[in-house]
Amino acid sequence: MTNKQKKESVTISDIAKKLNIATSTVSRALNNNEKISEATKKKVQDVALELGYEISLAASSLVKKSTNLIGVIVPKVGSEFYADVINGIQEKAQEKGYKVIICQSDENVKQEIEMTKVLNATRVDGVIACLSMETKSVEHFKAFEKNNIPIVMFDRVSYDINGPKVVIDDYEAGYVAANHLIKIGRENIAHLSGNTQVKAFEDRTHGFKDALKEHKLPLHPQFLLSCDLSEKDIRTALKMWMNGAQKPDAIITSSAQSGLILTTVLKSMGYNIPEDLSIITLGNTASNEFITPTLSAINIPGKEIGRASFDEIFTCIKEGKSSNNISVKPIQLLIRNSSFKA
Amino acid sequence: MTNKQKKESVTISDIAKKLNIATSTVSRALNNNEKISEATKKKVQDVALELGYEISLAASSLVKKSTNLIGVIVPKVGSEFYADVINGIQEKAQEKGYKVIICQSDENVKQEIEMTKVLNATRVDGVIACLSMETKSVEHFKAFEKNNIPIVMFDRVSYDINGPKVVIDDYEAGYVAANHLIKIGRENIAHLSGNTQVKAFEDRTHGFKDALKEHKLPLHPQFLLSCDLSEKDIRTALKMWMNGAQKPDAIITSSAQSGLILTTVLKSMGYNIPEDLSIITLGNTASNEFITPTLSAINIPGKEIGRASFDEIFTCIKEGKSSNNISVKPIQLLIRNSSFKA
DNA sequence: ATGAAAGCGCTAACAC
DNA sequence: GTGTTAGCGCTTTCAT
Repeated sequence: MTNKQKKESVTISDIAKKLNIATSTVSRALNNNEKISEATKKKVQDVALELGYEISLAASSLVKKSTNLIGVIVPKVGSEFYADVINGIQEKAQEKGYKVIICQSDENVKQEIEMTKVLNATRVDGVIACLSMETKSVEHFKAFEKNNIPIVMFDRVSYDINGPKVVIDDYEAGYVAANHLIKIGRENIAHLSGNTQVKAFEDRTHGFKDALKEHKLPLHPQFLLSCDLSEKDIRTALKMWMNGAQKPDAIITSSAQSGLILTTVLKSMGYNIPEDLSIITLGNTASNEFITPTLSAINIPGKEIGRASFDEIFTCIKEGKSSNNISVKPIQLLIRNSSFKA
Repeated sequence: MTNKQKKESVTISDIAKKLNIATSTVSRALNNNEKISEATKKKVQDVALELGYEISLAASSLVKKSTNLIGVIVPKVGSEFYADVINGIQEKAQEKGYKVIICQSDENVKQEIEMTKVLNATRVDGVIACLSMETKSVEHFKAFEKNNIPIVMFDRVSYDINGPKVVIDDYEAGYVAANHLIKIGRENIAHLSGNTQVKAFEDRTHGFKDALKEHKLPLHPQFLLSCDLSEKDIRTALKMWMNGAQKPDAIITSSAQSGLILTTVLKSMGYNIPEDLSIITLGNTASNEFITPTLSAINIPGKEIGRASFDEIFTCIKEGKSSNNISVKPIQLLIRNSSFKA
């Protein structure tokens, strides 16, 4: 193993020496302090530029006890929904002069725990997080509290953690989706749910069940399946359902991504959509419009959730204390070809 | 405006006081230093846990001059390709005990400049970056050099910046795509390119042109279009092409995302693919398989590029100096229905 | 095996 | 308007 080099960075004392002034003057000049003469400011800025000076966040945040950094933990950066959320956060953050650092748990608790450690160690001013599908205990989030780092959770949240939440009405999402399918005449509706230990998925399931109950439709027990929505799980579910005595005539799936796979597999099995089955996805994605048939969806407003999450964390930081606000963002039923009335 | 609170975090001196020992002992115990007795280590670790202690990266990196952080700058986190790259980086980073912080330029130079500042200020141990579509001057990346932060660039790179590069052979990508279309009998091939001030796009265009030349096919000047591949640009291009005297019978587009839009617009204009035109995208995405017709593509191995990029940055960090390695990753022609031989 | 002290780069009183 | 000094939380000689 080779040596870790010491990195010689340019510091304010380099600037100070070159100009033969005090480091505090340099610091003030760089921070545009009003008591520093324009002449000095100019000199300092010029030398800073010349030397390629960049502030050390480590040093300055050590004394200021604030990093102007917001940490974001999402399961997958590549998913359209999380990408939207990130964009919403970044848009607002920029407005307010905050920088955003993004971490990915990859739907993996171990990784999520790592990320909480990094963000803690970095002493970000605030955290915005969405739980991984695997996350059961939320102990690792408690460290933020101890370090007085406020945290807002969105989408897949835990009420065991203090702080604002930004969510949709997941019960409503499940209800509206089921209701729509019932209205177009479907009677044997299956629900491919994410892990129901996650509250969001549990709530959707609830809404789904209640819609059936209200319309006095049967809930075939095997038609309510909690899984991790992987391609493998989807294939297994489909095999079971479509080979059973009672086939579903509609499927609600709890992620946009799974809808695409579902449709592709079903088509390859020889089924026609929406003639044989209707499909609707909880969560929307651009590909829902590209696939044949286009896929109906419940839209979850990612960007808006991102913006709201930043607003919440910003308030916490400014007030120096967490609220327990729960902000519920509106969903939207998007009817496309996969659930057209026959 | 309200007050910025001081955040009282738990420090090693809290632990030291509680145990009535020196902070240096605590530090050693926490770092598992061999000279510390097991008894002391245990005591320290217990109290650390009890108090919810988390190291301050700011403080420790200040003295160690190393953060164990890798900064990544990508244009869009939501794009499948960049998400793959990020996953590749993270996989390797985890292996080696590095943490990754992800920044998004949003294809925007101003934002990109901001990100370089953040990463500089954070004194990450290394940077992995892909230029935004807008980036012309790369002056803002020079600061990394001055701070002795190594940087590897991938995909859209600039050779004005020192350091390793991880790329594909873009010339080949353009060539192979064109060649494939020629082989299936296409003669009026259009190329919707990204901004050709970006070397990758320029190279692809070169490969495209050379393939035509080699087969003595005409290049209609209006069929080579450099734009930012937005939906608006695509519609404009299509309007121009399809209303012209000479219509293209094939289109190569320089991003996966644009292929989906292209296809959708073309279909809505009443054209049949691949009967009227063939399409191939430079870069692949899962949706290329969902859309009808499925879209041929040149696959660019994102995850592999990510892994290689981390390997390169890791070497730089360990050796304490940048190489100028250029690592070229293999591409792959994926023939799907949009370019099937008629 | 542990402690004392210096110092990383910066900011914030407090002087003048 | 600028300098002096202390100190943020940590690691690292150098002692013992």
